[in-house]
Amino acid sequence: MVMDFKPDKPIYQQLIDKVSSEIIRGERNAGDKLPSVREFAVETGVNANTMQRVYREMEQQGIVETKRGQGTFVTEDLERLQKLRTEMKQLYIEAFVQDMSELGFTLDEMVDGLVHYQGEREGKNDYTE
Amino acid sequence: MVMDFKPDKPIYQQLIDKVSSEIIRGERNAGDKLPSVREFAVETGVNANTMQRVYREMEQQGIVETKRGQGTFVTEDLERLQKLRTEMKQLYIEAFVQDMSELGFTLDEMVDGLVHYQGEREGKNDYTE
DNA sequence: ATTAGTGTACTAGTTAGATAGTACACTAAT
DNA sequence: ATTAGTGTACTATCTAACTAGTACACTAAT
Repeated sequence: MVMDFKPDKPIYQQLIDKVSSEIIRGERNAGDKLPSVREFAVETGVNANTMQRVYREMEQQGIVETKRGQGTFVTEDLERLQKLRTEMKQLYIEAFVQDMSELGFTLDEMVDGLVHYQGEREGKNDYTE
Repeated sequence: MVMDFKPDKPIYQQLIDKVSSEIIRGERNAGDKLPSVREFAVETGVNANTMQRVYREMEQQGIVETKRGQGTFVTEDLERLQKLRTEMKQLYIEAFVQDMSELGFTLDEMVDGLVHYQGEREGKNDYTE
């Protein structure tokens, strides 16, 4: 499972986002052990030092807890994880709204664009008027 | 008007986005002359070489036309500009949907988050149910 | 006690982005 | 003709990101 990284954003940031998303989606639960630095580096196709940085930053953000000699674990602080979910959601929405506003789109147009984009993919369209 | 750049994305890319947005919004029209490389570098607070790269890439994308000794102009190809608008819109929507999906959000939740985000700001809420 | 696996902390090197500076060729204004 | 302004093409340097490699300290398994 070598990851496909976008050129616009630093790799370590993309990995933080990815692991955070997995946690929020429930793919990894509070208290779960994450793959070791070396293991995960091989899996994702990056250097171990890069992965080291990912875990270090995630620990600083309180998303994981690392135990020397044992490994790195998802935090058991459910509140922190809930907050992370909210923060990430807010960031994505903010960025989207800002970018679309910069292009001159109104809220209606954003929602419409969103609905039609997804509508094409799933044939489900609850908001069309 | 020194710009505030985000650390996640290369500066030159952010400038391409910004100028493109201005064109799409009608702040700069087809055929308009853009500020010179040096002038614009000072305005935005970057090095002239960085701005040089911005204009070079925008020319490669057909958004501007540069004339040696004269300056850089917004393309007069209206179709190209329309296409740019669509492309940028699509990119932003795609990125947003992908990110939110990665977090486990459904289309409904995306639209809801969008509506409530903007609703808080403008007291206008056309889609709440 | 030894080995395996873990995080951690380096050193060294490469690459992309960004900057500073310079100079040339072209166009327009004086 | 000269000057000013323009894009263009460099050289040199620095920084952040990323890689490769190494070794230490800790924990767990044998």
